[in-house]
Amino acid sequence: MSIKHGLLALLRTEPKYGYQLRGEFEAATNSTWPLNIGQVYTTLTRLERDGLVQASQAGKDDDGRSLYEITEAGRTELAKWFETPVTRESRPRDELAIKLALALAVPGIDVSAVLQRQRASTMESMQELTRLKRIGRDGEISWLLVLESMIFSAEAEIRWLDHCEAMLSRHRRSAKTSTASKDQHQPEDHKAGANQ
Amino acid sequence: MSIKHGLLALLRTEPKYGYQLRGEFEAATNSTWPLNIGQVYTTLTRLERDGLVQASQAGKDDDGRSLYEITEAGRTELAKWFETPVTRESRPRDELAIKLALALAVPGIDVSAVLQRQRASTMESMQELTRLKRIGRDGEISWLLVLESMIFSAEAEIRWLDHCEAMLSRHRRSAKTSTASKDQHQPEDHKAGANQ
DNA sequence: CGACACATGTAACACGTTACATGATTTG
DNA sequence: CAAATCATGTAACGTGTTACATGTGTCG
Repeated sequence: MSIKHGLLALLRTEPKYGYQLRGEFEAATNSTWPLNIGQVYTTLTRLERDGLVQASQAGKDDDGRSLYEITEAGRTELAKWFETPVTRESRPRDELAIKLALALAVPGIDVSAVLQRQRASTMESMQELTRLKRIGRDGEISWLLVLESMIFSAEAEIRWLDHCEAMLSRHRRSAKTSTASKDQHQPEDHKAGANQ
Repeated sequence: MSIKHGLLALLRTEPKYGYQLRGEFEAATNSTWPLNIGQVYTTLTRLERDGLVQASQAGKDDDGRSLYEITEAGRTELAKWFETPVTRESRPRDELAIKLALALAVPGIDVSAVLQRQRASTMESMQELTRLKRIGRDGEISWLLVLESMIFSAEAEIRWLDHCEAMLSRHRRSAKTSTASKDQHQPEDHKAGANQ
């Protein structure tokens, strides 16, 4: 629902047209999540269907571009969006957490390898993000905050992955004492420590 | 794509039936993202359509329950899932980041109020999560790791929100010098002069 | 018996996403 | 002129999600 409300927010002050909306959305979010132009129009159509926007009563642009404007219902919906916090429940499933949980839950998966590949990938992202921050021109403040949101989240992910690795080692050690090579083939391929 | 691959992972060892899959999925992820039973069947149907699972050749359960088994193509797909890290690009849009970015980008939004409501909400989540961890019975390790994933991420979110609040204060102070009391509607925003 | 959990589905819809069609305008 | 960009759409598909239909078995 991010696109839907994002477009509503951009229409808050004045009627705008498709390409303009995409441009301002990408400017605000630092092009972090590129917005396909086709999607702008499909979303606008659906917003119109739901009575949240309408074709501007002023008609078209001076250059013939189709303007959309927010309706009263749209303003209400937008206000509700800004008033309502984003909760854990309203978030999509965390694919990484699910992947790790299932890697642990079903037997025969090399969890350590999954962890290490993920860690390497996330570290790479982190370096790219900090590089972007370093060379960051100032100006738009939202620019920086979106970037830092990703940095904070990547940092947390690294910490969590390390934590998982530690837990896994402990878990394996304790399992080794109670289950002396019982059943199932646990690929005992533990190689922690060396990274970068 | 989490459900799709999650079910494939659960089918890795042996054929299973619908309710069993939901049960094991929720057991692994600590019921953090409840899985509607209807969704299990729609997902299974689509997985079958794509040739990743098939009705078990052993037929039905002793109790007449329909068993699904993973195919070779399914195993390949599953292996690819575990081998491929979750990247920033493969993640859904972060609704909170977008909300904040747009609250900053469009004029006339009370960003501080948004930040404070979000912070209160996230803190509440954090307390609930730590409470759950405190009373946590041990046993399943995936149980704990999913929970901690959310804790790490909530911590990062709090830190980011505080960071935003600080940035916002600085930003407002510097803006106050360049802009005399003038707000509400205005079409012009791209002020190049106001440094950072 | 009635309520409830188990068990398997189907239909319908919302949203995200991409591919494609169609023009106008600009620019090398 | 050709290519690229701007601009507006439509069609189609994939996934997530819920509501509903249907039947079996169990338990108070």
